[in-house]
Amino acid sequence: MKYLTQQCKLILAIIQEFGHMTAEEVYREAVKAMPKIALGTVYRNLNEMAQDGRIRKIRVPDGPDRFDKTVSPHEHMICPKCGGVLDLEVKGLTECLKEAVGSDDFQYDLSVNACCAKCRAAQQ
Amino acid sequence: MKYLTQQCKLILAIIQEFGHMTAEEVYREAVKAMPKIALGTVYRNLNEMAQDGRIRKIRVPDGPDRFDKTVSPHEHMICPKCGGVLDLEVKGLTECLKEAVGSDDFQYDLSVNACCAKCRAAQQ
DNA sequence: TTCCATGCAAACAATTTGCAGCAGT
DNA sequence: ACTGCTGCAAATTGTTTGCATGGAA
Repeated sequence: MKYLTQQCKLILAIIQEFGHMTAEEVYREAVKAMPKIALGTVYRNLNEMAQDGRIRKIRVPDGPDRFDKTVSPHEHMICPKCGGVLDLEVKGLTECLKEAVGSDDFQYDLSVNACCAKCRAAQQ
Repeated sequence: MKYLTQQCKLILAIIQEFGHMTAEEVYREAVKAMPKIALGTVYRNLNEMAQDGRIRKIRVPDGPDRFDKTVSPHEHMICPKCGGVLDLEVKGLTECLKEAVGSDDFQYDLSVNACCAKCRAAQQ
């Protein structure tokens, strides 16, 4: 990504505004401001940005990948009932990982499958 | 899965022998012993088994899902250079997660992206 | 004998890619 | 002007599914 295009700016702005979006969702939002934008462009930009560390790519079990504005290491909780994605803070995780990997040079992706508070309440 | 079929037994045996296999890899191995087995059957069985907790499904960034014989909670390290998947033990992780989620009822999937020892050595 | 699981092929979803033309520097 | 990025559509990849039939209990 050498040039800062309109599409690039738009996509980044959308990710900043909302969070944990799929490429499809970003695309649907982007079309509102730029009707001729292509889904392929959205994918290309999202992947490029994820590579550059400007955003984060999260894999969700049994669903499309999502993209997150928060770059700093943090975790995600995925609710199997409603499919929602929530941020989660796991204290002491980085230290545990450093010890296990034996190096500081790593990235990680942690997703926890658990019912969110809303669904847990609804279940009763 | 009510019936214990030949295909089911074969697939389970393959997962036990090798580890961290993609559905495609399991299929290629299965065909050797059972030439008429279908890829769809492999997928159906793997997913069924993962659901039942007999094996584990692991999501790998930018690659097909893999299936693992080890059911007990453990983590994976994925080497960005060679694409290899290694088991990893992260001490104290479960405790950290229990605290963060606020419940004992959860599953999780942690994958760490870091160069494996082999690739780290080769890089020098 | 009763269903479930299989094989097969077609459908599907998510994502990537080739290429001609447009846009950013 | 140069070159990279876009839009478009077609291609790929990974996975699921409908249906007739063979196999397990």
